[in-house]
Amino acid sequence: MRSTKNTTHKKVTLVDVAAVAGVSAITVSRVINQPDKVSDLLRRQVQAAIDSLGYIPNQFASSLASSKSRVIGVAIPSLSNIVFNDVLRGIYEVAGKAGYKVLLVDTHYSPLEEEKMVRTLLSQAPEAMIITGGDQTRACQQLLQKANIPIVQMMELIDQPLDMNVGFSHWQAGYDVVSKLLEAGHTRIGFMGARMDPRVQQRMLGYKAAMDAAGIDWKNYVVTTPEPSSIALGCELFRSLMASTHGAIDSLFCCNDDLALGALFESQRMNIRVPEQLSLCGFNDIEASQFVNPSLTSVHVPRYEMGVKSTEMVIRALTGKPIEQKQVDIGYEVRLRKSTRNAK
Amino acid sequence: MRSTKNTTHKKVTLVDVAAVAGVSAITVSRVINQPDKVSDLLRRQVQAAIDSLGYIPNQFASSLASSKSRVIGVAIPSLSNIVFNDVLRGIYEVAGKAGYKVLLVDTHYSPLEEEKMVRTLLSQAPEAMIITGGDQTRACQQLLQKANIPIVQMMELIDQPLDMNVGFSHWQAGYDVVSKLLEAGHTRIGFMGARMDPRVQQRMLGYKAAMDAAGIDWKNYVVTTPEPSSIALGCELFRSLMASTHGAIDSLFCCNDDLALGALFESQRMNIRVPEQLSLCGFNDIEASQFVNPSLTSVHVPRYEMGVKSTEMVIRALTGKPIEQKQVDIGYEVRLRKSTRNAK
DNA sequence: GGGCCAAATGATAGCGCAATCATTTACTCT
DNA sequence: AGAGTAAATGATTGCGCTATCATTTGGCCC
Repeated sequence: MRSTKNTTHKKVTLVDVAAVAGVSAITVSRVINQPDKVSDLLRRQVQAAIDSLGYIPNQFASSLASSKSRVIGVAIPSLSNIVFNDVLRGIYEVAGKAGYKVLLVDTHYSPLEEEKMVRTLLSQAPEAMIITGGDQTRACQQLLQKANIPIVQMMELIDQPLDMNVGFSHWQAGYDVVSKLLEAGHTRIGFMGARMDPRVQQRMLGYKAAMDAAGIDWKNYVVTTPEPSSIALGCELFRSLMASTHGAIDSLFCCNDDLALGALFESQRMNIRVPEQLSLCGFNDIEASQFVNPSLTSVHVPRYEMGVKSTEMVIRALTGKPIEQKQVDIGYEVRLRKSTRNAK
Repeated sequence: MRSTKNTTHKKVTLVDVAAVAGVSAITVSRVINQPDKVSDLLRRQVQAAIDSLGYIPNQFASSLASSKSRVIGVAIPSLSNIVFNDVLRGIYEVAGKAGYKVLLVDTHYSPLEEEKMVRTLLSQAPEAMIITGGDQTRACQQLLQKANIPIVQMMELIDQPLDMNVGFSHWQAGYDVVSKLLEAGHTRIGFMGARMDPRVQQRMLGYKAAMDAAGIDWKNYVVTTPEPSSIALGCELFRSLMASTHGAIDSLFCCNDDLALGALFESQRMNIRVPEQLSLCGFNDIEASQFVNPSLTSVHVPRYEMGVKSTEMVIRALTGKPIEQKQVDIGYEVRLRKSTRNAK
């Protein structure tokens, strides 16, 4: 009804284009992949043929012949966790500009699922991989090593990276938060954790280490759950923590901002004043945190930059450019806001 | 250092596996793709060879030979907008279970970029496509039609869908919100819009239609910007709206919850009481909305379900199952909360 | 003007797999 | 027991492209 020619539903191939343009197939291939190797005249001629036929190259044939997939495989533990939005934005941004496609999988925070997903990814022959954290199964790590491609493990600092590593120390961040609270005169510092993935564990270990260093017994101040984090869960956990501690805590460190916001909103309902009666600190510094009342103290993490850096590193590796350092500490920053007071 | 055999970095192919297993290549292929067509004995034998060699099939060769990519192309306008998290979760969930990979692109709310991205996607020979909305360029629509694969346009109801369509009427939702506010006795109803993508436009048109129907002049009550939405922007827009209207509005409909939360937080800072002095309504019903104080009236949208339904539909089409209806209205629900009062 | 080099273009082969059809084997039924 | 059938396995071929090498063309120099 619309286009005049090839309403026949046969796929248009390189050869068809070549025939129309009156050149050989390889010349068409060059027009697409290395345009400057073809004379202006032919290039225009071929381009016209491509346009008129609506030719779209078959990437499978191309990849099979060249063993270049132009794909970067990315594995993240959760699509719902907003934290990964920014990371992904950075990854897509850099990858797109450099002409790479991104194949994304969600591992649901499960190393076993991750292994399965990595298999899937590898069968797409990605030229590089960006994965989250360091808790892959042994088999998964072997698969990755054997793939012999640039790999970045991101989000946290790993002891023995498979290849490259971009992140920051969640342990240190947890330790720092507690140190600030201690400095501000708090002693009965609570901890709320959900999901308890390796990074949350590290934050908690940092909390515990700082408490231990200050000689404070944290045993009754900690509440955790393997459930996925949410504001609703923050409300719940806050209630149960207040019940179990009989309101004895003077401050609370939440493993992320969702929980902290939940705690904040619930404290308002419970008529517990923040920060007068309770200092509150989150983690990740999502946008809402600086706008709620009182604004929420949180640990700011350069997530977008982490995505950008990770992708830049694999692309540098792919293009043979030198990598300054295989492990990059992207840092973080504790942002003190109105939800924490100085208790001294 | 690790694995014993094939430390040589040659790729392991079907033929290698076949040789080790003592069968023909095609049998190995069958073990992978149609296991029940192979006897138990051989299947185990071949599986052992696969495992010992760490064989991973080359999807390019497979796709080229079978012209099946097992890929679903997905185009969304933004990776940062949380709204798409839930949609994507639904898509990945269903696609993954059915053995499809998802190739995701971000069109940055630009039809031109979308066209470019669709070209990229199509060169991956996706078996189906899920795209956002109906404002593709003419060229893009032609490309899609020519691809001759199942397509779902999601997020909104389209007049002339390219193929299938899953969404709801943003116009009607905007109209409904305003109707509820009118019913509650409000008359000076403001509107705040950001980004102004087609769906936001529809919500605004719904707002205007309802105002017109009530005989209320909305000209001075509307503030919009093409900037991307955020809580911070909500604060800003709210300030400028209050300045330009001299606080004359008695209620405010925001095109999404980010803006509404910004307005809410800013109103607290400006000592404007919500809902006593101003009723507030958002859109999308993100998690924070039901937990802020006062809780935020919003339009709840089944985003996850939209992703699920869209993916189910393309998969049904791919597997030749009947499609009940090509256009599915997934609905929405105005959830009245404490940020809106009854003013009668 | 012959020889030489670089740029432009082409011919051929093969990437790794699955579709197709052919062959073998095992088993049932009369 | 022989014919017939289904299940299991194999040989061949080609998917559409690019790597590789070969060939042609057009200058440029001495």
